[in-house]
Amino acid sequence: MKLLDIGTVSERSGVPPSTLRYYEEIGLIRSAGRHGLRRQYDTPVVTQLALISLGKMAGFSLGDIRAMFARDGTPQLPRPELHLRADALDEQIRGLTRLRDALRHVADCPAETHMDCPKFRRLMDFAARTTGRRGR
Amino acid sequence: MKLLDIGTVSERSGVPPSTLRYYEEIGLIRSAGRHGLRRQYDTPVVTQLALISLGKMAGFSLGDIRAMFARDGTPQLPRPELHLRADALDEQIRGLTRLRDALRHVADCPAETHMDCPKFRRLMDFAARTTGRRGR
DNA sequence: CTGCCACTTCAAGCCAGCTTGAGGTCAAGC
DNA sequence: GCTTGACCTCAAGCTGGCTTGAAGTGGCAG
Repeated sequence: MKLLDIGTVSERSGVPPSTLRYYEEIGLIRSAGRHGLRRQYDTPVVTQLALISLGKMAGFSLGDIRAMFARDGTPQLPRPELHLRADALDEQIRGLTRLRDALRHVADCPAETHMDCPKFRRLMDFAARTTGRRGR
Repeated sequence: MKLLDIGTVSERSGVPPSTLRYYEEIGLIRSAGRHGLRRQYDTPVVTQLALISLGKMAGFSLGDIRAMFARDGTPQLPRPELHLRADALDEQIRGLTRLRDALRHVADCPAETHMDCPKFRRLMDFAARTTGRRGR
């Protein structure tokens, strides 16, 4: 199995070496060995890093993401779990879409001040409600 | 002008007093005076807090948000800025949608392991690309 | 064999956005 | 007039996700 130097992995993945070390420290990735002091990685780690990036985009924490890999780095995503995640994403997408539409509307709204715009008002009610309902 | 005690504002807005003090400290909101030691706020501050919550949902930093209010607390939203933020949301929504679809596909995919699935592969390529292109 | 320089470790630092704790004040209700 | 309890200030702490700095190591080109 061909191994990649940490510098090579960094270059190919776009992830800085410091971050790779950090990921290893928190158990998110694993190195395959050393060449002298230097970490060497199996080639699939590059793929894994892409997955990690993907997970971050989806709003998962590094801890969440860690739970999605088997010890060898291959994704172990239980199918029901995936559907749950997808549902959560749906929810998130709906919220963001609402927000985006409102933002655009406000940007183009002819009302003197934003406060005169009924859509803006409704949006704010929504914001106030979702703040009010405990988000600790 | 009727003034609200900090406790009242907290209750109505769902924002803890500690946060209200913090917001005031960073110049995000202003108190109208004191009753003894207690901060008193103008009623519109409740609306302003809803707006702040909205801004946070849209991904603005508190600093960004501060710049969106005039000194009296009324919103002064630069329209081009709003469009930019809406564009960013669009981008985020696109990514999340792609992710969700892939997630669902993978959940139902018959391939032995996720890595054998072409769709999954394509998704990862996408993730790798967007990571590689500097996101500092 | 020597020097280079990318790597190494470890601890500490940084940013945002708050929260927490200690010790103090004061308007209102009894 | 005294107690109560929500407020006050100020400093420090916390979470997540890293980065930075000092001091050390070791493979490889010359």
